[in-house]
Amino acid sequence: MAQKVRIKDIAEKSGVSVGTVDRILHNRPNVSKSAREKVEKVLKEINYQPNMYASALAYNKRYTFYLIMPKHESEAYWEEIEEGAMQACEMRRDFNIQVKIAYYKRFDAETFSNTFQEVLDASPNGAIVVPSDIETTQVFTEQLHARDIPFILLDSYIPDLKPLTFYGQDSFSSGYFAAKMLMLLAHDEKEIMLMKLTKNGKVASKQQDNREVGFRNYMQAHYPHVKIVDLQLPMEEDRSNYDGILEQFFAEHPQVHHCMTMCSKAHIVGDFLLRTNRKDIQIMGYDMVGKNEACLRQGSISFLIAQHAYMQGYNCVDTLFKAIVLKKEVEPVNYMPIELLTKENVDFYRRTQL
Amino acid sequence: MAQKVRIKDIAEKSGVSVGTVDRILHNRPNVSKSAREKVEKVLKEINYQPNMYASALAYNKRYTFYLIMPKHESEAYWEEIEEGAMQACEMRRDFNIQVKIAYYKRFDAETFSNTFQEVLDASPNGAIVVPSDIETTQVFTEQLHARDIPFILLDSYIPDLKPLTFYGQDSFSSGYFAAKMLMLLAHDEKEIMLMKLTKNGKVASKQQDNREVGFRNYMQAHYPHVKIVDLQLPMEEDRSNYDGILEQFFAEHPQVHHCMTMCSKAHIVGDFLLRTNRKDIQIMGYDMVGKNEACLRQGSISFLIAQHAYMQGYNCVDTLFKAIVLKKEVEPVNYMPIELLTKENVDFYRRTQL
DNA sequence: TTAAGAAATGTGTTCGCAAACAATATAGAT
DNA sequence: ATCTATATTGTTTGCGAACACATTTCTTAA
Repeated sequence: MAQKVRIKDIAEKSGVSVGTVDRILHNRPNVSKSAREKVEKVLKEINYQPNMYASALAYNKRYTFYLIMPKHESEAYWEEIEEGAMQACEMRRDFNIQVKIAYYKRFDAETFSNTFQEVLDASPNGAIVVPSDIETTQVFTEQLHARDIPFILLDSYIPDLKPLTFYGQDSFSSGYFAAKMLMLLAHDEKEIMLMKLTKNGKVASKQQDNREVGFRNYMQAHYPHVKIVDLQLPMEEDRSNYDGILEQFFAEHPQVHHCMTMCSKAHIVGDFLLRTNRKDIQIMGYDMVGKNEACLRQGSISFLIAQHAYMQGYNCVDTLFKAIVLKKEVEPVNYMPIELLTKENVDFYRRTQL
Repeated sequence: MAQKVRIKDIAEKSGVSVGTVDRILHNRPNVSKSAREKVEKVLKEINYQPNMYASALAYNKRYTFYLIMPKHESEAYWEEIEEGAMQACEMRRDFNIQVKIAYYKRFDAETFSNTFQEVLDASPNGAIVVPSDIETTQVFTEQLHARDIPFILLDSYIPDLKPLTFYGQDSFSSGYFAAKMLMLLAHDEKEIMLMKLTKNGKVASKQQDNREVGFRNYMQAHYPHVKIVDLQLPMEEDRSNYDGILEQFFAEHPQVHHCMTMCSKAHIVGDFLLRTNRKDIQIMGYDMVGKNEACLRQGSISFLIAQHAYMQGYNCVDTLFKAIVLKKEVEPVNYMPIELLTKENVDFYRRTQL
């Protein structure tokens, strides 16, 4: 395609040396008006695109990015993000990219602050932040701004923090979409179950809350007469305990044949149905994690929505790379696709698109 | 992460010169057994990963890939593939990658042969081939094999040709999946319509035939009693003509409320419904092209299946690049995801995943 | 008019790798 | 033992860009 143009070519064409061209390209001082005009004229004619690999080689600089995220409590979502981030790092290895991960304890402002302070002390070239609550997070993102360290928000979007960009799923829309799809299965049912894993009566993430809002929003708008029955499973129980709760629920609600959950644990219900040989219940949930995938293939889960966590991690690192190393413009917001998985298309799901 | 290791480091560690290390790394001749042993010992200890950018810079070689595809008759699918391929080329510009496109006339063995001959004469470094019929195609792919030119099959998979890899959608499975989803909309209907655009009674591609096979397969297995009524629209008619045919069809089949099509022209029906103000018909079709997307958003099309044509084009070029330039192993078959798009999730669809 | 200082411009080295080139060591033939 | 021919090794150059350094040109004041 485009013929290769080097700095040397520009220099020859405009009758100056490569040094001068270099100074102009990088806005360095000590360039005469006449030289600048000559070079800029040539630059306008030809489409110079620097060879970024030669550039990276000559820079010979190391870049360190920090990923600040909750310590995952067996949640596959965070692991996937981590894997994606490390993979992106590996892909850009020859640019001297380094990704370090700094964990904090979920919902614990103190560990968040400590972790973030460590990151600041390391003065990285860029950061990826899974936010804690707004106030706690803002204290630190403002310091990042003060030090001119670009950062990406991951998972939850807080525009006020003025991040370089955001990666994550639109939780509201995904819940809204989920309701639409679930109601295709449950078209004339009068009651559906909404299962959630709770700890002290609260679900594990803001995302899940937002999905529920979207879900209920759709239901209210399109199926206001359908009753949504909540079922709470306490987090960190063992399976036998869940069995009892589920057993009781289905005994008490014989008219419920559909179960929705906003978390990644649909397989708890799926497994229960399989073991108790119930065939008249359909489940929809989130996340293509191993256990859910197995249930989907067996048929004990009908629908899953993929979060593309791996791609989120990958894209965050790659976007930092593009913005900081290649100095390219990036999209200010990046919502991940909301993808429906069923037994029939799950074989073609790809955690990574490349 | 991994500490940077250069050829020079290996040379120093093993007490030989960089020339010798280079010879061993590239399996060049003239290396003594003792030198080989010393270097291989060091290689085993450290994990040497060549800097591919420095390598590409030093190679200073141009690579030309040919994309052999049908001349698109206003089919957005082929345009998307082309755009994706050019984008991949652009992304790898600094590796001196060049992608040229050679068109042939669809279903015309002669233009295929002529085009292919031109490509052979240009002796490219790699090729992407959208196959014509097996026999015609094989004549040429065998010549590619004879000349050690790797090639990728795009769109239809013919394992016998022994391509480097394949990119495309599993048409059967996508039709199968489509049937499942359509029947969620049409759950207790007794009759559905299958619309196809035909030319001399034949549809435009093998893909569409295969989708139909998958579709009918699902219907036979799960809804054997549902009647599938064919409606053929002759290709290259003007809109008013289609209107007449559709008008007549719906008049004659008042009990049909669902329309499936395997081609990318669902919007023909969608627009008709909109103009004639029919609200009791639901349509499902293929391809996220502009007109379909508009209908989807308006609600005149209920479901679309995305083909990810852009990604197919992109991935083909990028895979050739990885295989030929970086000499990496590649997956032998690559099916694209089968993704359901609705009004509720279409905002989050991305033609490109990066 | 000229010297000093600043501004402008040009040159050379470096990054890691590939490959041409130069130099040395070894084997075989006489 | 000597001379090739060949196998083996080491050194140098170039890829394109960045930047330190060297050189030239231009100002300005004495």
